[in-house]
Amino acid sequence: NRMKLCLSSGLSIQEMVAMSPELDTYAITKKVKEVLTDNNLGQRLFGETILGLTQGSVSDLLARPKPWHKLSLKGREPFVRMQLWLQDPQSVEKLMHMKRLEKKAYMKRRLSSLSDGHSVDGALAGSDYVQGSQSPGQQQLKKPRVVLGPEEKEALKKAYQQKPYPSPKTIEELASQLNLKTSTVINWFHNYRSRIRRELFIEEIQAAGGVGPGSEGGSPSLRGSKSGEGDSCDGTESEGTAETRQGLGIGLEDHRGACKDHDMEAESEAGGSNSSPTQLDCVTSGLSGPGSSCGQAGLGLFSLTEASSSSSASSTNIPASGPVRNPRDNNLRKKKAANLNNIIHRLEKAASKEDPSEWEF
DNA sequence: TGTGAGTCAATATA
DNA sequence: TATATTGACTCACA
Repeated sequence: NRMKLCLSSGLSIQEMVAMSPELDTYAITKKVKEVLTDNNLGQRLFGETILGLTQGSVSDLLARPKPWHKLSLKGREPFVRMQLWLQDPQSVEKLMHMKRLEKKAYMKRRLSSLSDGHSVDGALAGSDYVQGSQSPGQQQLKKPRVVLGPEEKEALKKAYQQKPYPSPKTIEELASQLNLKTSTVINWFHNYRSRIRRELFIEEIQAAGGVGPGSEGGSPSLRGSKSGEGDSCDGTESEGTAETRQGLGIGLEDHRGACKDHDMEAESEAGGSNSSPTQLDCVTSGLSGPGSSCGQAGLGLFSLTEASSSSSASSTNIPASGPVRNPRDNNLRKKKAANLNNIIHRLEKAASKEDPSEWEF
């Protein structure tokens, strides 16, 4: 209702986002998915007309919504738009109308292009020029997309397990050993960290409340989504602080600091970094065949994230070794491991600075 | 300068 | 064909 009020008062979307109460992003995306499927409406159309986003972004957003308190103002915008859309009684009708218009326009183009003698698809696809296939008039080249092979990904993941925040030197080495550009390696680490973090949001929610994406037990509670409150990876507090932490079933101590290295937890579980090979050459050596000690050391996080992403509906994380624990127990272990890794990370950072006054603890 | 957040868009997959 | 994945990019921030 407050949304409707804002809308009728002519506020901009940014102002509405700023004024918006806390929204249940999971409930919103769940409902949006439901409405889209029920009415046979595509993500592309929805994204372009309602959210101003591309299909890929919409897919990502619907599949892996971040909890409200983890979102920046900009990140909250699509959710506010979705909420408004859901509140609009004519929302579906309007989108259906758009769909019909698009179809009409497509048919029109197709008809005219057929009479011209070339296909619509070809005409549409011709807007982008990849190297080697550019149009005569436009010399601007488009870089071909880099597609990393499974071996390269494997090696990068192993490197990540050993060092989620590699030094420039390590990046250089990785790049040369894998025959990749350093920027590709840098990008890969950025993306991987970011995407793992997102998976962890979901895991935490599931561990804390047993609800969330994939669970059919009603809308994920905000308490559940707040479970990651202390997990601000940027080290900043979001608006929900003391009061939003109340009722958390998870200890928040040092959680913020743990963020950076929480992904190494599995490594710790697998026996700690000193007991396993951690050198770069181990990561890339022969792209580490199965059974090598490097492969073993790398199993931890890898299996954790793989498992979590492939079966997000299940809240059970199977540790790299040892018996299956209940999610809560596992969660506690994860957090302890994360704290440990945080300490290791800080020590490593400190070690790289000669002047003790620069050490950050 | 490095990082996280958000997004695009090419490509893979269902 | 629709949706999912993912490398690359921009921007803000410290």
